[in-house]
Amino acid sequence: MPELPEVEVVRAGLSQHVLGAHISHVQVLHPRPVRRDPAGPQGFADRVVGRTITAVRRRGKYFWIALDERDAVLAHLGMSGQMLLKDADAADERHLRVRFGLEGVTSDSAPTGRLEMRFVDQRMFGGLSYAEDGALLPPEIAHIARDPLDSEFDEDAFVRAVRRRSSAVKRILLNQDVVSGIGNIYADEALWRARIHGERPGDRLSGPQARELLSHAREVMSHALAQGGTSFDALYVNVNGESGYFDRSLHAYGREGEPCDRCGTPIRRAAFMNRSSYFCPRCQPVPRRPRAGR
DNA sequence: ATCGCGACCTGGTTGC
DNA sequence: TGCAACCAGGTCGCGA
Repeated sequence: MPELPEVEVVRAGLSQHVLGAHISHVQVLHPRPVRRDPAGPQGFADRVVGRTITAVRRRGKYFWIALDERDAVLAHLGMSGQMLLKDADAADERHLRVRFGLEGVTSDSAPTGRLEMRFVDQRMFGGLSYAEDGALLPPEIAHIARDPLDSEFDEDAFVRAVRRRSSAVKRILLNQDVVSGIGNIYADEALWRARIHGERPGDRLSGPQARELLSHAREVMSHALAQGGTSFDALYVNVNGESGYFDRSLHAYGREGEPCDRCGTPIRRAAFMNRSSYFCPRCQPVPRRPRAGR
């Protein structure tokens, strides 16, 4: 489940290997990953063929491959997406969805010199689309906030946004318009570290609490980034097909029934937003029911 | 404007 | 053993 650190690993890996590459051919093997592209699979392929990759950039969990420093291929890995660099002779992956033939670059991954960039995605929550004039920032994701690792991230604006909302603080953390890059795993980890229950309304947090929560999110993500992405999920691999390791650093996520690393109380799992939340019932007490009226 | 729910997907696991 | 139900979850569209 790629969140910000994993996506950054992919972005950096691509950036290292494909800058200057000429895209000689594009093959869309399944229509779903290009569903967001109004031009359809053929239209997508036609506009990408013949272009030169000039940069690979990222905002939150989106990244994009700049074409001639003007347009871009916008990408999201969803839950199970991978962007692999492979020798053209390598066997197709079971869930290969889009193939990009690259020329003019060499890599250890392609001893023959015929390199392919492959979008592989089992569950197909991810996708690619052509972003016109999107080289610097695709307009379709201009609404996404910066992430906590971004030097231009506005911390005060984040604190204000949290404290002005009545919805659950975990929901706010997952709202990419407020802060990007945080998914279910890192949200639970940041909340555990900050000793805050995810269902506490944002407007019931103090300024310092909101600020501390943010710094925990930043910490857990930069730790993961340093490790090369979390990915205890075997579906996630970095750009060269290599898995990262980080699972041992998780204190809450996926640890139902195991003792809290701080106090020993069994970690609990609860349904939240149609998914699971993991928390320590002692360190992160459930907020009292918000009273009606008054 | 803001909020919150459900749909979209596949494949591994669980339960009967 | 076989099959159905469930679960993972980021994003978006929609109704409230």
